[in-house]
Amino acid sequence: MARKTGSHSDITGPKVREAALALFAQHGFAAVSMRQIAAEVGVQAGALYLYTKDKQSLLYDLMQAHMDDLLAAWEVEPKGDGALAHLEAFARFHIRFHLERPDAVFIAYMELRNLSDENFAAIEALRRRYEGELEAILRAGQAEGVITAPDIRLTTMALIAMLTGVNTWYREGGRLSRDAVADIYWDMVRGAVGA
Amino acid sequence: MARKTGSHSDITGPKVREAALALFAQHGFAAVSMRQIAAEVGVQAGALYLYTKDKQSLLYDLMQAHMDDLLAAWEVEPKGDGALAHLEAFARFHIRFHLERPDAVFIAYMELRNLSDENFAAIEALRRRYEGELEAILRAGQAEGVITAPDIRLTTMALIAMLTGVNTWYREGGRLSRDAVADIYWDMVRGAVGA
DNA sequence: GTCTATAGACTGATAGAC
DNA sequence: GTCTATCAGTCTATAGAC
Repeated sequence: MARKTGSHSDITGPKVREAALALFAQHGFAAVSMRQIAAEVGVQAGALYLYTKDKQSLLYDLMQAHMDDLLAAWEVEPKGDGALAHLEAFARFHIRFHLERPDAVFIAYMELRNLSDENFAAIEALRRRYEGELEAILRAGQAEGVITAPDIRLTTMALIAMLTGVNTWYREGGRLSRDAVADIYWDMVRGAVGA
Repeated sequence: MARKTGSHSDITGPKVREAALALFAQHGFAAVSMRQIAAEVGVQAGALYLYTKDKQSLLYDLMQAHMDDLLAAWEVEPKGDGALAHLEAFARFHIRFHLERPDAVFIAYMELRNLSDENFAAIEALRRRYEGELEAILRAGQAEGVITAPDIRLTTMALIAMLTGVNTWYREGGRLSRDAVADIYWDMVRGAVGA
């Protein structure tokens, strides 16, 4: 398993994605140059093309990895029994997961228009699958009679917007802990669906 | 009041802002060139600088005009009697106002990071003033005992995120009218604050 | 008020040396 | 695997003609 001197592919690859994530989140995809990313990693611009086909693919890979993480994490999240427990699990999971990776979340929401058409469609499909998870919970809750919602699809979108909104104002070390925030948001979610 | 041939300052100025608004919303501030804006208006790139100091000011002017419109429109909005009527008026106003100008809303949320520090501070101050309007309503509602909210500031942010979220999915001519959407969202707002 | 022309700098991506 | 050098194109903003 000896490795050539100067061979850092297993280190540089992740570093490229990390640097791109941070820079895209801060300045926006279009405003960041490949040279900036390279400088952050500590290589020359040309070297980046060993790790990504082009700038567009770099963005797409970041967004896809984020959505995959999200779906995989929700899949293994403990959900409790009954639709109401499911809903609570979803609300707390969503806030926790999103607060843990603000840069990726920011990019996933803000840079959709910088994706090529086919890349956009792929990310959009993953997003819909995630929304579908909440939608299914709400439908189950309605079937069980534990929630009231005149339009499930609309309630789905409203709740996700509300929960994701935490990322726009929450600051680490602020007035409230993540758990305290989640408690209050869960109360609001419950109220919004008449539970 | 005779006007020189070729003098279109009163027409071209607004057209520049309209074109910039549409293009920034579609492609993002950093991805749009002054040449693109000029082409949309029907002039050469150099002529744009008769109407804006630079690209940054163009963005700032659009965002400031949007926030000024928002605050002015809310100021003259009929609000009814009591905190609960106020809250309903705010929810319906917010949805209606934001759905009427999706491009400006999109830019006001997505392009904050492309503002210079002082321009950012100015826009942020206007945004806080708008948030303060809802916050005051919620505090009044709590004082009247008609709503329940463990943390007013947090409820403010949650409700604004939820209401603004309509813009991300609403499509003209879709399944629901604006009024029907507003009805359902008002129900959710009321539930979220325990009214 | 708008044009053309241009400055000076930056862009994404590639080729070839090591 | 990374570097240097470079291509061909883009960018914002300005100067000066009309």
